[in-house]
Amino acid sequence: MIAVKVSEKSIRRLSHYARCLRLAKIRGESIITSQELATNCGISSAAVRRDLSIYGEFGKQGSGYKVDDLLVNIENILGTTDPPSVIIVGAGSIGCALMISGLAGTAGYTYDSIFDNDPAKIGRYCGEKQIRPIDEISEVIRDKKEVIAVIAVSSGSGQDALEMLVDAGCNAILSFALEPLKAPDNVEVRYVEVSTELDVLTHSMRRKERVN
Amino acid sequence: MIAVKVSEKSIRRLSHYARCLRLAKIRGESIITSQELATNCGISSAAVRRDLSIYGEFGKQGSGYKVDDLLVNIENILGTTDPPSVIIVGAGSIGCALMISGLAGTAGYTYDSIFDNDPAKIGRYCGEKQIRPIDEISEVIRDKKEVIAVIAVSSGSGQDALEMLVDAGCNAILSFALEPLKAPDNVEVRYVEVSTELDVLTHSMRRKERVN
DNA sequence: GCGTGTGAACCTCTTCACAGCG
DNA sequence: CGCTGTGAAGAGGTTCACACGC
Repeated sequence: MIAVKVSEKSIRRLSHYARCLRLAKIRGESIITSQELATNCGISSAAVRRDLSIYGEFGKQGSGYKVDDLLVNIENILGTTDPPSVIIVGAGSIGCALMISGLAGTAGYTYDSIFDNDPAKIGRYCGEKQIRPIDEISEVIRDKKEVIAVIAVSSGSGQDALEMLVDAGCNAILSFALEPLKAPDNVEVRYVEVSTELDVLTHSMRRKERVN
Repeated sequence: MIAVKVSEKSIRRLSHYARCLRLAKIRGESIITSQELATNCGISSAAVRRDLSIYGEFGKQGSGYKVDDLLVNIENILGTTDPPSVIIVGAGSIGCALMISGLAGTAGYTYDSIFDNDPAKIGRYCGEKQIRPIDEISEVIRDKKEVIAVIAVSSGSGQDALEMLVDAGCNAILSFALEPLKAPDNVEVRYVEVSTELDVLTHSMRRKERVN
């Protein structure tokens, strides 16, 4: 596999293609065209072909792409063939909800464990997992060598959680915290920003009114 | 206010600036520079000035931007001066968690109500709100004229939920569902895609390994 | 004939660097 | 003098349209 530098937008789309392919597989389809993938993902077929051709020639002219093969190739590119463990930091409502709802339909991620610093919560169950004390994070991260951490702590504690994770060796974080977090360059932090999504929706809603 | 066509990325950043400004206001700061906003949001100061200059000349050369004024202006642009009501469809773990955790620190959004189609759940409390039967959605949407709906239903029911919302007149939707949804052109649908975020994180994590 | 892979044109967003104003 | 606002240059991503292979 040749390392190719590539935009995040393209990676996001690969993730979407993978999702479509899993669904196509379930439906029993063995061949899929760029047009079908495009319609399912809400983009143009040229964009799909461009994305895929960056990494290789996966398709067959005149027919399309083999569903199974393309999925394997994309998972290989994403590195999700054997997905890393995911841990949750913060057993509040959001953290527990994530744990309970699980990650079915994804590349095969599973929530490995959930942590909190509130002694009253330790040992209680979220779904099938017991909430663990936060000081056990570092040994968990050392055991699995690669871990993605989801930060779902209450407002204001996000930075503390991040620093604890980074110290323990974690370098991939998905934060539900409202505040922007500071992290070293070698640590990738992504955000789920419900309030920004609401702002974007409000903006487009209000803009439409003005136009009409 | 002149209507300006503008990219979604710029709107997202305006949302971030608004968040920084609210924090600056709480800290009691009255003036802020593009550089400070930039550092807080992890981008360049030129980008901040560019974003803001699209809509007007909000700053003072030599000093910076008045925190209060800039916040008012940005909220005016976003349309969040009086934010629309937000409703939640689906009182599963995610829906309830959102309702319970609320929207503090945002432009002032509040979750107005939560709906489910499971008779066993109707009337039970999520935080301070009772879960309402799904057929009451249309009257709620008619009462408030503008509503953003958050779809947090179980896998496979997302499209049904969307259609019900669209029929009731809702045109702004934030979906936590895994599957991509089809909607009419005049309806804006956005997604919270935890599984795609995990894929992006996995990709960058695995890529780093290869480089080292 | 059909659908992929891709050069080339196009378009959009970002960065640079500096004039101009307080 | 400091910081904004912005023309101009640059970088990056998308779309077009068609040659090529099945």
